[in-house]
Amino acid sequence: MTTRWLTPEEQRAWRAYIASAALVEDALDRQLQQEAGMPHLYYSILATLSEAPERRLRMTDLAEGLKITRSRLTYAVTRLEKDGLVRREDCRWDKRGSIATLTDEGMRVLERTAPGHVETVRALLFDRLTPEQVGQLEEIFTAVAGGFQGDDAHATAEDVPWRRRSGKPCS
Amino acid sequence: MTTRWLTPEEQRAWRAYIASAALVEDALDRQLQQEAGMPHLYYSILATLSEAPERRLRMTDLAEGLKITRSRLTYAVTRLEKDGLVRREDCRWDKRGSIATLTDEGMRVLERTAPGHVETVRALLFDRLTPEQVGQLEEIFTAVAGGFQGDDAHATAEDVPWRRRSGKPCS
DNA sequence: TAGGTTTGTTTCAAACTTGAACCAAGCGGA
DNA sequence: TCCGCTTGGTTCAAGTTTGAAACAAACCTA
Repeated sequence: MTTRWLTPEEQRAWRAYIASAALVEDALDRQLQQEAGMPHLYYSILATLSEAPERRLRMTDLAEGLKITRSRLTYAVTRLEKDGLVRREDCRWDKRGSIATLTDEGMRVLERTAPGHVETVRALLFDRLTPEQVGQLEEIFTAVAGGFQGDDAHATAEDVPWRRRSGKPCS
Repeated sequence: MTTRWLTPEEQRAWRAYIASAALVEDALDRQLQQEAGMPHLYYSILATLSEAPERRLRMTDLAEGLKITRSRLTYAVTRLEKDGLVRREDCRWDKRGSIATLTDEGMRVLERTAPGHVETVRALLFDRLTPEQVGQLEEIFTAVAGGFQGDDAHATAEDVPWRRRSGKPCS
């Protein structure tokens, strides 16, 4: 079957999106590197942990919630652990398991840097959009995220990133 | 001034966006790594060159068009040059300058892999959106990109990535 | 309950990115 | 013309990401 190239409109949308997505991520990385001494992903790890019950999560759940590979997470957590922001504990119910816990220090860093992060997100994105566009943005990317469901049978998107592996308790 | 946290709606939009953006980039990288043996950025370099007059661009123009650092580009072009897809030439008018040119081989790789890339873009994004949403997507990210104008006074987004540095000819 | 498969996590080397430092070559004015 | 400032590019070390092993524990199933 012959290629269905992008229409001019799709072309424009795609280029605007790709360029902006990269710019936003870069800006976020730089801002957080400045204020928190870590890239965006690492901040997200702390943030995700902070919302989890008891501020702890199994590595695999954390990786799935953040949609990153386990090996990437291993590296990141090792660094955060060195910095004292996260602690690794063994899972008592599953001896293979490893649990990442946000330390008090980690919580403090998060609380200290969150306002600046939110400001940046506003400056980069929401301040530039109308309220309708915010709604559209959500719908568009909820639809896009839907395309990845099959990949590894997750819960939808970010709603319950701390969902447990099986029904098994864990800590 | 006290932090303006994200509203629940903004929160949802932000999370859907962040997660999807990462997923899309990853999927793109994987697809292109498979089919073309290079990550998305490297493919974009070839694509940008292919649209430039004479398929050549000064390093800095290329970096600005792609919105990446010069050093990142240097590394990437070095690799692409090793693979024979791009060639470096000296700029005759400005002895500091270096010009990246797409080779015939590079053009062939691009032509061979473009259809698959477009398919992927459709599968990841456009197939999941209504025509109205495509328009909304463009408007949203054109607005977002607008926020970066001051950073280095570019032409808007991707429209003229091959624009010349000064008025000076170059090759 | 032994043996094979799956699951959770880490390890390792190779590739890539970052930011600061560096080196030329242009440029502008005293 | 000489000098200091800017611009175009590369280099280098440190940090990060990738994907393919490697491992170990848990889970079948015959």
